[in-house]
Amino acid sequence: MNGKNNPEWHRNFRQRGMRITEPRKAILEVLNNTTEHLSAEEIYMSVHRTYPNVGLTTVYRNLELLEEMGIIAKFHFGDGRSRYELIHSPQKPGHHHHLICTGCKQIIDYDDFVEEEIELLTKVEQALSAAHNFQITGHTIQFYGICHACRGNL
Amino acid sequence: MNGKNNPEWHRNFRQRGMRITEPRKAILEVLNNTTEHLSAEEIYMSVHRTYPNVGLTTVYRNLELLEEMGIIAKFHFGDGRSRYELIHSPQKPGHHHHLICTGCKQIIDYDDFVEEEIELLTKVEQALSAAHNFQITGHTIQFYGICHACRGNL
DNA sequence: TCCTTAATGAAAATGATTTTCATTAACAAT
DNA sequence: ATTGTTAATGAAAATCATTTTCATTAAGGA
Ligand SMILES: [Mn+2]
Ligand SMILES: [Mn+2]
Ligand SMILES: [Zn+2]
Ligand SMILES: [Zn+2]
Repeated sequence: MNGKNNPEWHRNFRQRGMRITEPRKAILEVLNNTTEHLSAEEIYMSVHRTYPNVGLTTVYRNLELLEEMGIIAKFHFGDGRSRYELIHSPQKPGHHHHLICTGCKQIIDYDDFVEEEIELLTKVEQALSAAHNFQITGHTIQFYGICHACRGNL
Repeated sequence: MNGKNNPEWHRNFRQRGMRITEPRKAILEVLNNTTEHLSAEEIYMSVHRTYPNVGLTTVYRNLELLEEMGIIAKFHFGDGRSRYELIHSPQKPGHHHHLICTGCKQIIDYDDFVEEEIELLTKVEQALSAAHNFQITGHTIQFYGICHACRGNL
């Protein structure tokens, strides 16, 4: 729960001429303390408990900003809303990918084989950069399937 | 341009008790003749030229259906609308992945290293299935970056 | 040709995200 | 500590993709 006072964020913010506000600290705090992949509205509701006067609009605005700054990642898991995750968080494995249950929509972080995946990705990235004259900045890997519980309910 | 009369689709449709209609043939025809990843509205506009009385709602409904049938794939590339692609098309490489320019939003199909990617994915899928008791049915791999043209405009 | 009902199209509804605009508050300068 | 500048905010309205509703049409088996 020291997330909101992380000096690196402060530095990052101030460098850009951005101010450190209550809503911003609150949003980072929420993301810092969850293992989930929250939507804007979920983050809003969570922030709202402690700061009832923070608006949903502000949450959206700051999520966009934090993504641009490379502090959070935005995902589309196919349920029609964007979901966000702190890139460096005590609650998460390091670099990981996602397993999505198309039944119950749960999202599982995994890092099995991530080293090997990264190794191949690095190779592919180099090849693609050369072949398509394209500078790669990131990737998304997601597996879709049915979790154990959902398989039971068929 | 024989897409719309593909006997396999016909069989597929009839098996499900589904009727073969003009809008359906038109949508498949459009997807069969493009190398792009069209949105529902883009497909609608294209269909509209030949069949001005086909509505956008019908396009949405049939895209959903075709996806369930495994005939087309639906993607989220981050521009706020879903995009669709025929899974087997004369206009496309076989199994491929995507390279997305965050500048101009263009999408490049690639199949360099796809065999190796698939090989690793298969391995990862098996491990994940076992470790998380999860039955994997599909995956998404996307690379994000900046294309040559967009790099020039910085 | 007739009948059943799957499929359609127009319009309205929904739901996530963005825009507008008047007000507030962060923080650098005093 | 006080003040001034302007980045940031919140409420409400607007936007935009997608879905729902419902009356009408037409595929295709009988
Ligand atoms: Mn995650
Ligand atoms: Mn493609
Ligand atoms: Zn599940
Ligand atoms: Zn580009």
